[in-house]
Amino acid sequence: MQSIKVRDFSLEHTMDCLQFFRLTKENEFYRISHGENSFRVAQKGNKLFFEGVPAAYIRQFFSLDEDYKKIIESIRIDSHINRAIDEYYGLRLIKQEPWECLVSYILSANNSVKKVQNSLLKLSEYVLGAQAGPTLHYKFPSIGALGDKRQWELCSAGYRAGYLADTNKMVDENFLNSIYKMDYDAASKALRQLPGVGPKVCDCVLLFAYSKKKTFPTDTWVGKFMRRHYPDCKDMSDPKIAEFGRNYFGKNAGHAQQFGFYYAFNHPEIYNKYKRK
DNA sequence: AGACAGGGGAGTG
DNA sequence: CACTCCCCTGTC
Repeated sequence: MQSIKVRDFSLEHTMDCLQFFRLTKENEFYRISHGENSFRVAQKGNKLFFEGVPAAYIRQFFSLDEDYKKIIESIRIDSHINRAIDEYYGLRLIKQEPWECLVSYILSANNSVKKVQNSLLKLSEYVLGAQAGPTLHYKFPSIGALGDKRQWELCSAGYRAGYLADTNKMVDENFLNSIYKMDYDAASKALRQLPGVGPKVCDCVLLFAYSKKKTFPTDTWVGKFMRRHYPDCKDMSDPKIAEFGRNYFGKNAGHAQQFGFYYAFNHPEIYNKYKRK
């Protein structure tokens, strides 16, 4: 078992804040499946124990080499976001592979986290033909391998089955790689051509896969957080709040978004009053 | 611009 | 059993 030293990092918050779907708990370890890899990770104080992938992979996946203090400083701009940062300090944005991220978030539209995980799990049974067992751990199907609408229906994708099958046919590695080089507006425009990809799913992929950090994905919880604390947002639609968030929090708005999301999600009794009308 | 339908499972009572 | 909700998009 290898280990590395970490600081300004909370594995627990990073894993539990629902940015990433293919993980399970194994005692003190998190078992993570991502792309081709399956590995497990545990944190004890400032030590991160891991096995299944090299240290460089871990550093990249958890964004351990970015200047976290500086990023947090840039979004610590009011008492509301500060409260969320203080509660979940060490929450990092994971660097996901675009294809897996895109599929995961198309599935997430109007859906629950449990159901998304269940659909991703069933991929292994119906698409890969493997025995998935009780965990979520298998290689993610390659780009282009998920064009069968019927198989998506068997994976309980529901009405999203057609979107997923069609999106699969519309993308390839070149397309997905080309997004890295685009600025926010161009990248957003390109991704939203895909069926099942609206403003929110698009923003999630731009933030979680492409690290476009000014992105402020606004789902129901982020919407509630913003309507509760920011008077300007009170009557705004979710896409308007996304725009507000980008401007208000600036170049690292995506980090603020994840703190706000997790805070609201964990305090539903406070935030459920601030639903979108 | 704004309402609304759309798998189906989990949570609630 | 009935009902609501779900990190929402497409279509009217």
